[in-house]
Amino acid sequence: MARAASTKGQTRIQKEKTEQILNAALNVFSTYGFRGSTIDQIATEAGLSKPNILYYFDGKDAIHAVLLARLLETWLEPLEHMQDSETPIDEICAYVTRKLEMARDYPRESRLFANEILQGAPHIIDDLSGPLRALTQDKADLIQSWIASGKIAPVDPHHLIFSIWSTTQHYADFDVQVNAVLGPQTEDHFVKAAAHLNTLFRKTLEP
Amino acid sequence: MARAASTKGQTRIQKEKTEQILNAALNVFSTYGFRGSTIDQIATEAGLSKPNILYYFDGKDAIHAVLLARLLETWLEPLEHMQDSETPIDEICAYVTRKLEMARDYPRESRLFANEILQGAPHIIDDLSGPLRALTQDKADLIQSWIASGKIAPVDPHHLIFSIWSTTQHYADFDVQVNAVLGPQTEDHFVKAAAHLNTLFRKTLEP
DNA sequence: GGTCTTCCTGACCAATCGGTCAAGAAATTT
DNA sequence: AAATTTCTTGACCGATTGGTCAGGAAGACC
Repeated sequence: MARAASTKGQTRIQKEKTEQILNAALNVFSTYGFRGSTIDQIATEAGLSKPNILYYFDGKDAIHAVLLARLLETWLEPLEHMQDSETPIDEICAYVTRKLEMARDYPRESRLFANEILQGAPHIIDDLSGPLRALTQDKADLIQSWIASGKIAPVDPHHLIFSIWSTTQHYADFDVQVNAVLGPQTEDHFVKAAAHLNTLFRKTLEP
Repeated sequence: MARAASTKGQTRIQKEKTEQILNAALNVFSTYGFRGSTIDQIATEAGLSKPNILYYFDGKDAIHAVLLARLLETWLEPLEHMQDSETPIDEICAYVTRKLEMARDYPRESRLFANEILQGAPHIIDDLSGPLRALTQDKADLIQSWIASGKIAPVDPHHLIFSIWSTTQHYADFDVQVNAVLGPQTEDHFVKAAAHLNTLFRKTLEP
């Protein structure tokens, strides 16, 4: 640990500065990836000096680790939330909508995750093979049970989940491309995206 | 230009070494992004000395620029290939299949592109707003005409294209996650993915 | 107001970064 | 085989990297 935060009690300044640094680091890491980011960049972005950053965190890796830990915590939550229902199509579409909202409201987190995966997920490979895999298998079983009872059309559950992840996160990760292709209109394309994805998965899942 | 390749004629060694360097650079850039990659890494990967790399290329940027130029050249081709047809659903599904094959056969190129976009597309933003946007608009119009004639179900053409891009490239860009979630089975998941995406888009497009 | 802890920074360090250059090694041409 | 061009590299350069440290500034507590 850094000199600060060695004890459990956090001072007012510690809480403030820590969040300030994490917020700046999220901006930098999500844009340039881990190796492409520098402590100086984070310091400038946070409006602090470099030694001050290192007063609150043990190093570049430590900051990155905290961000990834926070990310994983909130990232799995929407999928965990998907449960058995009498109207499974609505349940799945609700998950799609939720995922799209997260792409809209937390694009930096989405890009941080994308960067990590692109680079081979060196820091979170265990979380992927462990908790994420288990959770995904669990929900795939749930989807399979819906198929077995004829409530939704037969689909490969895992690949269905991949499709949901990719189509929704696309609007965060490839935001620049989306804007370039759709033009510099002020109109919020997330509205159209929501409608599109809703019909996409609804038609796919209708028995 | 670097000292070599100043004239148009390329010697045998120039051709060989240039390809050797570009291949190594593609490995490195596609994994770590532009800023996260170093010339030393590329040199080691290529089995050459750093000064030798700089004998053939003007610098890190020059290598990256060549890779991006090559990428864009081949990247738009499948979409350009989509044309009017009596069976538009087959036409679109053929495009999906083609795109998925590219994700399978050229994952490094896909990741190079993803990295560039994630970082804000600083080097290719003009290509996105120009050629890519024009081409996408053109194909969106084509899809719209299929809708107008009742050959396919009504969908937002642009967002349909986004869905095709994201679902297919997902298997290259998020390869690590896909493998972690599906488990270390040797089985080729691209086969199942192809079948899944085929039904996904076919059911979506059926009038 | 004094004491003690927390907070902050200028100066510094070794390692690495992108890139240069002179000079030798290897290929090619004559 | 000699001359000429092409190729290769060790040594080096200034800038930037992640990180340290001593000591001063600012809060917090009495």
